Amino acid sequence: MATTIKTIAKITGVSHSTVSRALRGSPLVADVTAERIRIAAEQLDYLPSAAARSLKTKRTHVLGVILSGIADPFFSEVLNGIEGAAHAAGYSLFIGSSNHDADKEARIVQTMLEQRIDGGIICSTPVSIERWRQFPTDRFPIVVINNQAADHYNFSIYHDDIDGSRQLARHLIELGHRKIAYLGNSHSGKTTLDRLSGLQEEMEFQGLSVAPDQIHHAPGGSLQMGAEGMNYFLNLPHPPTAVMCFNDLLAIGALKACRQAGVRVPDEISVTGFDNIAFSEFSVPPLTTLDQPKYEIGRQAAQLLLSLLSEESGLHSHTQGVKVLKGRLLVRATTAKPRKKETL
Amino acid sequence: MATTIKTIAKITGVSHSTVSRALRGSPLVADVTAERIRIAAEQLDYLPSAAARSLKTKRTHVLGVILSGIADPFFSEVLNGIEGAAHAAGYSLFIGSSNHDADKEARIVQTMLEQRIDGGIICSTPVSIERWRQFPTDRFPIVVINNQAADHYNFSIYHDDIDGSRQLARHLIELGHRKIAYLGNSHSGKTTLDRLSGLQEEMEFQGLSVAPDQIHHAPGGSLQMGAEGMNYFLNLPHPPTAVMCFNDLLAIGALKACRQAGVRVPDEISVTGFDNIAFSEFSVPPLTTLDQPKYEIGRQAAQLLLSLLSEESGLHSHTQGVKVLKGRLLVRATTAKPRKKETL
DNA sequence: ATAGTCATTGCACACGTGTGCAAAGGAAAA
DNA sequence: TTTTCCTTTGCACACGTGTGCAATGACTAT
Repeated sequence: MATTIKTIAKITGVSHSTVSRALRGSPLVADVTAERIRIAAEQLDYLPSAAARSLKTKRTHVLGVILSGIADPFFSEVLNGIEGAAHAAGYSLFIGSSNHDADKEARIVQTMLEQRIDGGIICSTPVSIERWRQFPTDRFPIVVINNQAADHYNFSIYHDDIDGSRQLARHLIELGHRKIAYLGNSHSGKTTLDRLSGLQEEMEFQGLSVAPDQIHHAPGGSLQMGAEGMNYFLNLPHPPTAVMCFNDLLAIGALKACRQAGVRVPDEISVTGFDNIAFSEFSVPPLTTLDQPKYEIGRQAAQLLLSLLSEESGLHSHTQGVKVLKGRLLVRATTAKPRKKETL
Repeated sequence: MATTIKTIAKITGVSHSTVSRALRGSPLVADVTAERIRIAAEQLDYLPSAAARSLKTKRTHVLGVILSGIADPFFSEVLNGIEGAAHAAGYSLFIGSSNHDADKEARIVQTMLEQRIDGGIICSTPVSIERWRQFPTDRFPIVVINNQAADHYNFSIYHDDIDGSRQLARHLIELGHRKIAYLGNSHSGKTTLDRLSGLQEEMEFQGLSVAPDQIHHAPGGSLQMGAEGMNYFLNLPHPPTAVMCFNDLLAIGALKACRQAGVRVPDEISVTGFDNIAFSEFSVPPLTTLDQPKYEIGRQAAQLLLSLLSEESGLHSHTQGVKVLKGRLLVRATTAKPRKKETL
């Protein structure tokens, strides 16, 4: 049995109320008494019970984070950003990986609500707002990173995927590419569509277009999927001269497929990624990609949530609801001018 | 304010005790009453308060997991294994990344103890047993994965690193290598020493040895460190013909350093990794490594902990304390016979 | 009809912490 | 000396859930 304030009370010869106040730093306790209590607490290795405290204060100082999984380095970086901001403010994280499984997601949300988390961050996974119905959303702040659900959430952090995708497309077009394909990830709702839109917008802006057979959606965003997806393009009667991939993992997988097929990158085909994960600098050739401010995205999401929490118990100085961050093009070595005969 | 059992009690016209019993499935409630209560609970979106429940039952159904970070895919796989087993048994995880920071680690442990986690898993990071002194260890089960601390913990899951390392060394020796170097990770206490020992044991077993200047410890286990570490070996007056790396990340980083230095792998130098992370199949060339049963390690650690928990509140059928798992050699394309002139 | 058995329910307390309120005591002011 | 004020402390209740025990009522056995 752990030591409680009652134990300390008995030993120091005061009431448990006084102990509680002393340890919380209340001014309603004589200095000498407080010091005596603190010493006793230290000596007894006292640690307050979070359960009892939150039961009384209605605050758990825990934030829930839902994401599809941590296998993708992109998410672990975002998570780092969230963790950094939360930790600095004295909050802990309760993390749930849904793995694209609706049942599991439901259980995660339920557990989080039972734990009475102070707020939630939904990271790039489509969680229906209906799941949170147990608690009125205005009393239970939720911040969404790259909202994938159809529902509208009041507070969110977006990465400007359309802009990022246009930067990549512009780079390819400037190199002389005219036949640019897109390898998407069907597991990722809105994000993959935005990135496709960015390509299409930039193409149309330059008077070009993306042929329907140059769009392929892989059933996931992993290395393996990237290899398989690239093979689809390579086997086309008229393969593209460049392939824009949904993310770096797909792109690195695609590079392997090219190598196995004997297609040289970037001489015969250009490939781009998205995210700029640590590995992309170490691929062969090093990957041209869009550097997303991953840590910053996570950090800002957490800070937005934290400011909502401090508002909640005070003035309602309406916080900015939606924040959009932009990434920047990072040209490495998987993009080059298309071979002459392929140039339109 | 969320609905509580008292709300339900008022509405259904019974006492809160009856509601509590009905929802917990106690046989002490008439079927009709129980059904009526269940319906009301459903309708009111009732979710029990984990804080109140655990305050009374002394069980939180939460397991703490401490690891150095989730950036390394090895850990995210182990974490998956832990999560799988815990989730199946109705337990949630409270995850803390220490990032090799002692202060942060202290805060993590403190928070976990305040949360009154039912048990803990320490994953490949040196956490002193002293940190848990607040609770007698026999009442507070802890399982350690690849113990890095000097302290002895009663329950642990080990990967047989010495065996794995010997497998890799044997493979290289059989190929004809005599001058094999080791690139370690000084942030990882016991593990890196074990892997070095494995190499040394196998070398001595074959009547060979590892020269002191052929041992280098990188200050971390990242891609970047791998590249820097490999440069050390390449700049040696007499470079090794093969380098065994602490893990796959270092190895992949090393591959890049070789490429930049114009040293061909595996023709001029062989490189091996450790772990078999997803990326290692996609490196250039694909990495020869030791396939560690990552998911299984995590799963078994969680199961060991869970069995300790069920013991705790019942019979003491002493559970097996230490479990050792072995990995298997995975030969890909970064290892080959040394060049003739280099052969001793 | 009476006693005994059993199913069902409510009362009351406990878990560990926080806090409004009153009480006690001492010091300062009148 | 009496009054007032302030400091310090304890009492008692609350948070939401679980459970031992007693009370109630119905049914069965004698």
